[in-house]
Amino acid sequence: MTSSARPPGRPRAGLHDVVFAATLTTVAELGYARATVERIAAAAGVAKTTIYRRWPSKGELIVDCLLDAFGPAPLAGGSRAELLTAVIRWAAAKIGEPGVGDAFAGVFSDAVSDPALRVVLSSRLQDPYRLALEDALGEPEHRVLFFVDVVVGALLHRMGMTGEPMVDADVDALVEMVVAHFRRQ
Amino acid sequence: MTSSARPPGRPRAGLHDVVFAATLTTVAELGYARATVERIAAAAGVAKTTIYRRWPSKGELIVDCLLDAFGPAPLAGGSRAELLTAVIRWAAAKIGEPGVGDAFAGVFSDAVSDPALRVVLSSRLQDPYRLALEDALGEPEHRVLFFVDVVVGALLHRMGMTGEPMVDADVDALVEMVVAHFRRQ
DNA sequence: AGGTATCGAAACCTACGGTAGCGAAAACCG
DNA sequence: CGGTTTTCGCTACCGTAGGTTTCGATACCT
Repeated sequence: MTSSARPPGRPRAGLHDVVFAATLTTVAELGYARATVERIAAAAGVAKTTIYRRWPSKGELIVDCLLDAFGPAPLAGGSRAELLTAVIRWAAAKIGEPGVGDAFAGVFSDAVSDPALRVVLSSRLQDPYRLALEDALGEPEHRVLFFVDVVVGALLHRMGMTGEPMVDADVDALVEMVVAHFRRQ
Repeated sequence: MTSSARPPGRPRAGLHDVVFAATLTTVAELGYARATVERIAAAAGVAKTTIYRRWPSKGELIVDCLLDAFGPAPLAGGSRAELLTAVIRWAAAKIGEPGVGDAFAGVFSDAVSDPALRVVLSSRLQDPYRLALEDALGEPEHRVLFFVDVVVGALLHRMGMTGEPMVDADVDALVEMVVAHFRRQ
């Protein structure tokens, strides 16, 4: 196992996963603002101080939780249109999962007035997907950033305005519009 | 004048305009989260209690401030494509004004976890423009809502992720993409 | 001048993010 | 098995911000 390089001390196994799950369920139940670190800790069965020992702020906890929830983007082979379609549908589905959209919109809004958190959000969450998309699509950075703005922005705006994820018919329209626009090289 | 129906008491003339201006400059200087009601009141030269006498919450103050800042949408005559183009450029320019984008993104994110504020944001800020667009474009509600999600969502996402409004070249791309999509009835 | 309603100032409450200190628990090692 | 090391849980605490309450001062209208 990986126990050889492990320093002595009290166990820390599985703590991240428990906290991530507790974060999403708490956010799904109470919304982002009422999902306080204390409540998340209680839902995870750990102390608030334990969370602050692992993550430097609530924002970074949420970003890590989102990274865990999203996982790698589906960038397998296929035509350009198929790739774009798969990524948009994947983003829509993930943001529609309980707690994920709320957490995303919440940390996003916190980042608006917190430059340090904005750097974390941009570099840890957006950049990996952006780089992978640049590679998979052969598009320059500004085009991929525009793609992300349109897709994620629309999905989060719907979530924020209505409290519900975007319905399938509108995701279809989003796919059609974006794919048509990116067809022209 | 309108002084006939005015109840007695201390003057309240011009208070709204002063508070709106102070709100935008304070948000532009400090960002949404650090633009506290107390600081806004100080910038306006009024007491915090005065603001809470006029507006029930910080969120509603911001919504009223945004309504004042946006004003009526440009829906004058012209082709369908010209109308869409004008509205998108107008929204981009307004969101790019100092403080407006920050305030919009901030209140939007607050609304994510505050259902009461979400109702205010949706009914007072979004609905008037949505109804006017339905009328001007002859489109059903769900298509106009999709249009708003894409345009406003993309503009706010760019503002939130980078702290800067969307550059003209990307606004051009947004116009091109959206106009092409809505050309097909 | 007198009634009326607002304004300003200060104190106050609650909630939340984040920190400090300490004793206890658990893992590793000899 | 016993000691070492590290983390954990608990409690208390601080700063800040949204929002409320109270009360005296001020300005408008009749």
